[in-house]
Amino acid sequence: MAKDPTIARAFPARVKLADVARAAKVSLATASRALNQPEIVRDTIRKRVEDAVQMLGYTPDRMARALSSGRSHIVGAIVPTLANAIFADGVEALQDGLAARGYTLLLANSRYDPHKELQQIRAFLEHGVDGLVLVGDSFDPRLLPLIRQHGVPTVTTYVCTSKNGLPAIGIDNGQATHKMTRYLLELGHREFGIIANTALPNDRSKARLDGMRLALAEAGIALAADRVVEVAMPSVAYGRRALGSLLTACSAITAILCTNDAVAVGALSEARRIGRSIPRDLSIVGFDNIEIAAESDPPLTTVDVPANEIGRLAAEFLVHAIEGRHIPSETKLAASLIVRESTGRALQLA
Amino acid sequence: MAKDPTIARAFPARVKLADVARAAKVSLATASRALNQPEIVRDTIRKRVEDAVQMLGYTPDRMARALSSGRSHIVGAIVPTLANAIFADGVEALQDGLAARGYTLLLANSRYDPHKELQQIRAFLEHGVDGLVLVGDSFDPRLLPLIRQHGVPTVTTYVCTSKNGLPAIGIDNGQATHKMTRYLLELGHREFGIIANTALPNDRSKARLDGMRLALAEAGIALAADRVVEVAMPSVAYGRRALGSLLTACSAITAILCTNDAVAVGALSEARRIGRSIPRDLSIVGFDNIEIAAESDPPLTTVDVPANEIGRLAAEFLVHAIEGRHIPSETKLAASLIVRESTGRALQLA
DNA sequence: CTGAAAGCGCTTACAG
DNA sequence: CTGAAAGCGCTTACAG
Repeated sequence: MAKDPTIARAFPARVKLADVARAAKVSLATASRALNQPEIVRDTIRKRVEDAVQMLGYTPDRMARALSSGRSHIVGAIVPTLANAIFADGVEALQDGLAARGYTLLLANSRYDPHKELQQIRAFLEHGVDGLVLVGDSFDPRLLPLIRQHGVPTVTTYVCTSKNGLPAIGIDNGQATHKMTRYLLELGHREFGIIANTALPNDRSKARLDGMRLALAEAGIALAADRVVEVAMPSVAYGRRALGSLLTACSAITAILCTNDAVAVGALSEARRIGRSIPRDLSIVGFDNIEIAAESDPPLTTVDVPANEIGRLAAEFLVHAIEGRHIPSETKLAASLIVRESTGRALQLA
Repeated sequence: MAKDPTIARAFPARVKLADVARAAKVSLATASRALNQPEIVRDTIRKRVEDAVQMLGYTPDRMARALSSGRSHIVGAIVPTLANAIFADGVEALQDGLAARGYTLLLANSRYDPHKELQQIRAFLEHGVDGLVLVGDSFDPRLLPLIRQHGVPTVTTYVCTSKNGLPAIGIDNGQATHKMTRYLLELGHREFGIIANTALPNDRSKARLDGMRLALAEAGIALAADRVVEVAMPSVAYGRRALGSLLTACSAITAILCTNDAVAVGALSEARRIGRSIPRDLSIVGFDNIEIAAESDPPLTTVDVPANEIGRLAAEFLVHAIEGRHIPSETKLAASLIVRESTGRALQLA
């Protein structure tokens, strides 16, 4: 009964390439070629196939195509979290770039957990991704061997060099904070505090912290341990709390360096709450230049991370790599200092 | 020469289930069952297969599995944009929930373009997704027939009812703004302005706008056309600009209702710039309760959208639907009024 | 330029 | 509980 062809089925059998071939009166092989390499098929025949596709509403089964061709046209990306706008923006640009080139994006977030990252990469590989986009340059030790074993083209992002040999597209985090720190030194600051989200594995933040330390060391400033507060997540709440302990530890601090904007905005808000005037009593800087940075009170001095450009280039380069083209191994984008109103000259001890 | 087995190959042939079967001295069928339905395989044999898997480092080819089983274990989601934290958070929770259940996420953003959305859904369907997550309830007219034709379980989010018959998981947008508007009416406001990001197709914002209008109408307040500014994107910049035109059109306005937080924060910032004291001269409210809302100056009164919960439930329900279980057709989550300091009693004309 | 056939790596009735 | 075989929907040498 269920086989009675006069009864409409809930899910009509999906039309397949064989149906198209039959309707166009060509072989399966020719139908396939007409779709994938139209230039090698005679015009009249190609037309017939195209008409049949149209008429039957054929949509190719990419899993089958992938299985036989070895190309899935899927790219996998894994970011620490989408809650950080810097990654959300990058992913958005990445997806746009991939879609424009006929690729679809498999996305996962690791929540800064290398093991979770590894698991997700495994899943991606099982799904036969053609390429992979990572963030940063520190991974579970099993990650890179796994990727190499599968021979999947991979790029990493938000850093501009990779000790792991992956093509990198991003900024020089250490150099950027070095520049930022020098800027504060030039404003006369000598008493620094740092809020760094380095409690969780995060090589970008570590590099930023190193850049700050280097600039201070060059200026002859040694940083006591209690001047650096490590927080786990780049959240406003953590920044707020960190400012408290920093000022408790050392009330002489006149400048607070943060490894990202969310934390800096939290610090700003807490400083205001306890009656510190910014930038008169205290200068605070962030990193990332996410939208919130321009809207805080006062607007935050920070470093711009070109997330859209990173995502855009990651898509472009990765697809090139998949197609066997050569791509640059280190792509360093500008990370400009954005001076707003959260920084000023150091309060002079009269 | 290239075939000389003593020469290490760049990409050793991937180990397949047949290799595992051979190593475990069982048939391909048994190896498959030992992995997928371990309970129906004798213990000793299952152990042998597991050992072989371990030894050879076998990872299943999910594309092949999908092709023969009809199950890809991939879910596709499409959101308007990740630049809006409300969607970034929802996607993050969705991905976590899917990963916990063995599913991988295919993600795309539509940038509020129904045609782009349709294209992406087509791509997802070609990739053989097992399920689909949408946002809202207004689509390209070809979208739903396409999904039905493929018989793919689908849920929609950020709304709690769907005229299209899709199971919906979200909030009642109109009811929430109705409540918010009533709150402002109770504070004595009679002169309203609205900034609505309804210039692009966005049924959530339209419902929010409708809720505001309804509450005002019930209070006997008719809204002149120039009291409503439509903006295209939920961005701070648009909000800033909109406030200007609103106050130019009608300087008597004492309360500004916005359909989202980013726009409200922009309005707040512009109001401050032109010297309006908030909430003394002007009350401003947003919608979404994203992180930025708590950090603006003053902190924004808004409506909380439980994005994490939406994403979490979408994952749970969609997987249930894929597994053939029944799921609720309307899941309405609470959208609480969050009263902060951007709202106060209406300025009395003495 | 076109077609017949093998094969991609699995799963799953069908027998036993 | 296990195995031999067909089949999922394509692509791609191999012949012609």
